[in-house]
Amino acid sequence: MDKNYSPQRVEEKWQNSWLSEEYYQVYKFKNDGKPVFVIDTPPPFTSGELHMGHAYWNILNDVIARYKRMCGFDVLLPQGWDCQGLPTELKVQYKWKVSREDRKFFREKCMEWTGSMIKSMKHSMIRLGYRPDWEQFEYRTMDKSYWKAVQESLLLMLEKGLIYRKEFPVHWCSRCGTALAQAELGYVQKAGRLYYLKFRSEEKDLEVATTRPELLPACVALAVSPGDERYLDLNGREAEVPIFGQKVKILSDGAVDPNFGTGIVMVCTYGDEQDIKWQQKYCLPILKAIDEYGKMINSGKYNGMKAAIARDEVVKDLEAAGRMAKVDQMTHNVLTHTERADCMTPIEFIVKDQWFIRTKDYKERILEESANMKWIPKFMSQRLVDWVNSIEWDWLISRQRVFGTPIPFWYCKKCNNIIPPRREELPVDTMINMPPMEKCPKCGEAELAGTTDVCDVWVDSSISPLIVTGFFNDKSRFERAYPVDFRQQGHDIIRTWFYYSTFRCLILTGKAPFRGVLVNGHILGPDGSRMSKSRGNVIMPDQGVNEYGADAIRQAVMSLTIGSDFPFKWEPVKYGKSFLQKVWSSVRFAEGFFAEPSYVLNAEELEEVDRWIISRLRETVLKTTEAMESYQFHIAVDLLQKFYWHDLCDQYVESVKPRLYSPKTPESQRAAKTTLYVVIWNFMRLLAPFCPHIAEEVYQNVIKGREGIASIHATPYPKVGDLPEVDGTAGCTIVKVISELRTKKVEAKMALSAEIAEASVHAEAETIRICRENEWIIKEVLHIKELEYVEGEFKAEIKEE
RNA sequence: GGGCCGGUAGUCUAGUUCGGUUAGGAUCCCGCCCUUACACGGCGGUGGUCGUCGGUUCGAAUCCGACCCGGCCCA
Repeated sequence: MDKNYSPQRVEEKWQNSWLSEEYYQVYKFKNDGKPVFVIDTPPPFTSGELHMGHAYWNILNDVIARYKRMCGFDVLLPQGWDCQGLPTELKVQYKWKVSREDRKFFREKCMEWTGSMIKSMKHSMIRLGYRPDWEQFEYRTMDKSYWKAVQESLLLMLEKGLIYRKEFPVHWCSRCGTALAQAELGYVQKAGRLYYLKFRSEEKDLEVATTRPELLPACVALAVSPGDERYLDLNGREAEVPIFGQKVKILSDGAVDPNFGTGIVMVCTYGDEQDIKWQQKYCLPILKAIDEYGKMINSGKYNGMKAAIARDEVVKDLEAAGRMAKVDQMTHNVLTHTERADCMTPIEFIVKDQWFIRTKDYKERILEESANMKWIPKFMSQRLVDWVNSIEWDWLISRQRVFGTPIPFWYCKKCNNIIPPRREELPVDTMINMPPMEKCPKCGEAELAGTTDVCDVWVDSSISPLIVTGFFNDKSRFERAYPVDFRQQGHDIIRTWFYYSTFRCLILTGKAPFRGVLVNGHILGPDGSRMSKSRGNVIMPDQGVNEYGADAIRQAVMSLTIGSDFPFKWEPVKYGKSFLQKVWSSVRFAEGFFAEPSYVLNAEELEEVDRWIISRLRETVLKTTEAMESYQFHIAVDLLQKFYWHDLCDQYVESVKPRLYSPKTPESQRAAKTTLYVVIWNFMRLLAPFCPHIAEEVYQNVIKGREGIASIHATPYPKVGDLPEVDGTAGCTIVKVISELRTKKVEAKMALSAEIAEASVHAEAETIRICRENEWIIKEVLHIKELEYVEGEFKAEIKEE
């Protein structure tokens, strides 16, 4: 064995082996009747770069899967790829200069791009020691087989009456040219202006504050708060819109904030979500002022201008007409395309034909199911409750893009009836394939149309629990694997991935998809803020793997509390590396004494310090198992590091060296060797889920010849019942005395190998009795010639030669 | 504005469920020691008003209340 542990040399070797046919048996989901353990893990978006956040949950899943396999479970650890999305389209469009017009070619280029992104991310995952069942359960949402499953799921939902098509104001990104889901939006604080406009009502001016005067042509009403004493007489009257001249009603509605602006708000179709509610509530007319390119329409001379330019023009004209009372500077929150894209374009509301899934009716049911799941940590469930309670619209699933799963329905232009494809023809693209009939079965007209719309990406990824358990193609697996044991994911996608998965799988199977949910926090940049390229605080796991090894990073991220965000620091990784070196050196030392074909503990033969370390091992097995079972990995890591470094290396190994180098009896030496072997063998198995590489290397070099099993990852997790129940109290006393004497020796600036002529131990009678019985080992370890005892308060003293 | 989480040495963190030794550990820094596994090591040391204020109690990092600061999500 080399003196220094080299992760570079060791880790890659075992990663390659684990991918080989021989070792695959360890990682293969066998469906052979053993208890099943299934993890539904996020299919990451195929950006091409594996960042520290990915690394974190890769490691988390891998640790859990390795642990559960050792506990005898038939583990199903899948890994998918969420391929289809706006970011890829934009990359292909701008970087490769490919036009969206030729949809077939464009899709092919997107697939090509995505393929290379997956390759690089997969490589980085493997370098972390992550070992899912790639062979059977690697899935890509862009594959035809996945399309088929998604379309089949939509077919089933249509049959249940949950899919409808309707004209609706949708959140629209004019830059990306597509409708967006609520989950893709965020509020961005921006500096802006608040304009006070003068409306005219019965010979009087009414001042109305708005941030968007360009929406005046779409103004359909004014509204005041019912309790606002300034405007009690306004309710029901009419007002004239400045410049544009249309007459609008004045409403009284509780949703108006009397303290904002002048307390009079203008209602436009549509400026914000409140406008949509008012339009529906008061049956107001719909005037469209902005088109899907973000340009003005139906607005006279302003037609064709971008909204922001039209705003300036309208403001000028209002001023010229004397209809502008004043302008205030303000900061406001602008609804913006923030998620899953760097777009950051303010969204508009555009009325379009869209496809929807009815979700609003299932709010209660989802909350009930969520309450039955085991949430780790528990408090995270509140985020789902808050989100579900705040849902106001059904799920808008259509996207006006190219790289996505096609919406698999035709519709009748005449009566809007939806026409599904035949199931055996899936997957379909309704722009290419013909509908299964020529005439609408409802109205008899022959005007059937397909759609270029594709599905929102969450339509794809929300069926991952069904894909991995075989709902669409393997009933026997589905019976045994569904619902999955737990869903592992980040807290940011509770409102999307978790919510949509629970809803869809519940509807499709009648049963919620998860028994439990494990929600991990975010790895932040070292400065404590979210990692982002623009901040320059991004840390890639590859850097650390090269310098410290995957096992070091694994220890570092597994010592975090599940659910909390954590600023990434290199210090814990460095500590992890030191620990690996410590493990390596100690095994190198111990291995020199292992010559027997097998080692079996004989409790009768053990000496006091042997009993002590065995009892500490028992305690460590017990507590580590408890921590693993409750997903308190940071506690398990801490227990293992402290036990091995401080109890085994600092105390036990130091106190048995004389018995190994120059034993008084062969039995004493044999007991020390056997104890050392048993502790290392058990410890390596406890460590294996966290540090699979070094555990495998040690196992293969030192242990496999005696235990026979092909890989440490196929060995059973240690059980406290396999270790003799021993009393370690006397050994503990001896260790304490040795430690105290060693400290005194170091304080006296003596080399540890130096001879001590005289030393004394002051202690109570029982301690002295134990020391007398074990005097040989104490003297040998510290090179003491004469040892005296004094009854009294515990302390140690030494005299130099 | 609402919800959730957090605030313990320069930095990070355990302990808070269920109040009770001198608040445990890591890292940084300093000192001594190359000892036949490891200097990526060993031994020791400096460093804390446990966010603030108040309350309950014989006793509070821990329980209660108010507030301050930071983060995330939502409005």
